[in-house]
Amino acid sequence: MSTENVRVRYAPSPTGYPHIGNIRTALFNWLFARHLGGKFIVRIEDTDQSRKVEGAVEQILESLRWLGLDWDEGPEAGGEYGPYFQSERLDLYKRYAQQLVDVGHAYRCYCSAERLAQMRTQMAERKESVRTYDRRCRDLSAQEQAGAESQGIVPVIRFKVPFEGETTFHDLIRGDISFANAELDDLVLLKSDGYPTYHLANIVDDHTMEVSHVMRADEWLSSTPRHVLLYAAFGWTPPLYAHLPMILGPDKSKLSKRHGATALLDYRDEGYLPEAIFNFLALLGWSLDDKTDVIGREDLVKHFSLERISRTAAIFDIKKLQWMNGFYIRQLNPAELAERALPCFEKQLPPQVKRPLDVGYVSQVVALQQERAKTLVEFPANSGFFFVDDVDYPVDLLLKGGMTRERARELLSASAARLDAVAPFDMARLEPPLRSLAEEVSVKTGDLFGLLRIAVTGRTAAPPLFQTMAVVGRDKCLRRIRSAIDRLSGPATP
RNA sequence: GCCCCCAUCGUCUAGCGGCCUAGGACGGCGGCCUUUCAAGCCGUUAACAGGGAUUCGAAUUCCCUUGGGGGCACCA
Repeated sequence: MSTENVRVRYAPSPTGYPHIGNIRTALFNWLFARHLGGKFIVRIEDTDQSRKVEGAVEQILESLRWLGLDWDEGPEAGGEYGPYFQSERLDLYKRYAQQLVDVGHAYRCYCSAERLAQMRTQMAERKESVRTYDRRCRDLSAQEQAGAESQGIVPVIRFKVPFEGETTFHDLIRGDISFANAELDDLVLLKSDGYPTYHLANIVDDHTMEVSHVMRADEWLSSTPRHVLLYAAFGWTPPLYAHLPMILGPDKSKLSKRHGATALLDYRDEGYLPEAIFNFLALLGWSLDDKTDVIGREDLVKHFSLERISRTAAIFDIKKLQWMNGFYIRQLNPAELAERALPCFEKQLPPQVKRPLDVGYVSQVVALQQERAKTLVEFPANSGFFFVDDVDYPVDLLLKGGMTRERARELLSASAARLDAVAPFDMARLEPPLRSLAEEVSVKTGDLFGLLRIAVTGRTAAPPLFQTMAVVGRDKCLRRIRSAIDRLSGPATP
């Protein structure tokens, strides 16, 4: 197959928000298409009316957009092979299902959902090894069919799986895989509501959309023989398969809601950068070599290959993502970073802080917090003191290391006097007078600076003191220092 | 229960018969730097699931066991 004919698809069902695992599948498909210059298609598999979730399609598209996974065909983009919503292709599936009935590869089944459910329960209770549909309707006579129809029973269409033999297919990642046909059941192709099942719709669409490679999660591996059989029944050539290793939660089970934040957009909301997620996800199940862990999208597109996809399921480790996100944050210049963190500031800073925020000021703040943050939301969370008028904190914080209230007051007063004379109020001019003060009154610089840090920021951990004071500004610094002195003069805390 | 897949440090992984006394990264731990917290730098911790077989030689090939995962819907 020539590479320009590579057509791959991401085919999510709108039954919820795409999580990390779904998106990793999309990412690999995208990388594969971009690497080979093929097409990346998005197809919405909305064939389950009962499970569809409002807004899910938009979440799916938004997830792709946020990561920068652009699609050549699909919703919004259109394309020659549309429509790209399966719910708009029902006639096609009906036609093909009927075609299979006509040639004897499929049949109408009148069994009720209740009977089927009961049958399954019984088989499980008896611990039977084969727990598939008993094929009661497989060879119904014309009279029996007519009888069922006259009772108003709406049938489903089932595929006739051979009783014997083996179905073998080649997986690009796992090699040849065989299943005994006897293990398979007569799966439903068309449901009684007229909608196709995944199996039928998937095959019909992949074929009619000329999909060349099916890259999907490992959980589909056991359905693949059914799909291969279906292709054969239609007389079509199946696509090439590549089953991707699953992404598991910390408890090693399939990723789901109960693992906490798994939806991709949750990570956006928690302040992760798309480039960090992109990089991290690409390395979950794929590697370039024995040492590369920071790798950008262009290099990923350049080097991506099926051969280097691992066969082992991967556990999603948030710690490494956090490190990587911090790394990408540190790569940004302050102006870019400020721009990207601005929405977090607008949203999280206390309401009394006047909006809109001054981007230039935010940029200065962000520059001081940059090497301390792992996520964007940490910026506003740790930077409130740069924006509010007054800071609040337990007065005891001013008395660390056995310092007396008297002593603390003296130091603060002396500091205020020195600071008052500093002009302009910048980092270079702030440091010398305070250092000499510490020396003159024989206090360790760490103790003096720590005291001032509490007074000015209300926190024990903050960016370097002089830079912080310079950004906070003379007026606020002095006011806060005087406020600290007042606190120390007040009644002793119980 | 049956079928399929998988199996290297806690985690992500490199390794595709000799380069492996198994490499990198995250995490952890220790140290340096230092006005706090970080960042950075240095060091350290820790793995080939077990057993057979093939071979001069096995993390790498084969078999079995064990373990883990996935599937067994008118859900995808």
